[in-house]
Amino acid sequence: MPRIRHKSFECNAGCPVEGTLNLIDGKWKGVILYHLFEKTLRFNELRRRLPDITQRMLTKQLRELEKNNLIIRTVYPVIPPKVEYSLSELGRSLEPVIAALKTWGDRYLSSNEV
Amino acid sequence: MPRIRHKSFECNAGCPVEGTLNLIDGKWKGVILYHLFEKTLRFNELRRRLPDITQRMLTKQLRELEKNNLIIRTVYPVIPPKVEYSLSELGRSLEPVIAALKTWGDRYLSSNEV
DNA sequence: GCCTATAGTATCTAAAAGGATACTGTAAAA
DNA sequence: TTTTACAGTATCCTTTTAGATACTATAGGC
Repeated sequence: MPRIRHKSFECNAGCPVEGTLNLIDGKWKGVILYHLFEKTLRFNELRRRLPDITQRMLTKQLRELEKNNLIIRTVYPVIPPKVEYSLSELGRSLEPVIAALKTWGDRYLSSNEV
Repeated sequence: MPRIRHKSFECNAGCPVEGTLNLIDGKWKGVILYHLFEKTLRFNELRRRLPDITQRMLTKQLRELEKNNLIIRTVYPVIPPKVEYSLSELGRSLEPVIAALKTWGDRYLSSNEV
């Protein structure tokens, strides 16, 4: 979504919900985080785990996650290039949130309900 | 986001996360749910609680939530019209998820972190 | 007879998000 | 010498999402 952007999040009721959603929404961010919770991964390792994402989108989503301080990008100055993506402390703090989303999804999405 | 749409959600790792996000993402859905958790509300009551939403967007978001069985729309055949929106059982089951999002947002979004 | 409240539609436009495709540079392996 | 792996960019295009604005129907109150 074109999201609500605030300089600070002193906003109306329900807004921290939106704020958090803004960070993890993005077609691939949830899955990317999901894989990074398991372990640090290189760019192409992520690509192989997400066969349908384009390089452009993977880069975009990673850059956004990085800008929001959820992940850390580490560049090794070697050739061929080596770039590792890992979770930051802040990113790791999202684990219970992602877990809550996953639990709910596992429980309710597979059935006829939605 | 233009979301992943599946007939059934038998999909890859991390996908229930996306699936759940698909339901509550939408610029206003989080806030709408937030208010409906408190009590059943009429269309214009919601409008007054969300002064910045347009009528069109409120209708759209409510219709999507209804289609996903998260809320129930009750029309009273009176004039002027009276339409009430309330949470379904499924919608209410989202409460811990929304709470997790809110808790995280309250804790981390206000600071400099993001 | 006009105004108000309610719960919407209908149209049009702008912005954001996502996707397809082609291209880059370097070193080591074949 | 050509090919391969890596980690990206650059362009262009389509789809989705959101917003602005104007319009609708009806009963009751004034």
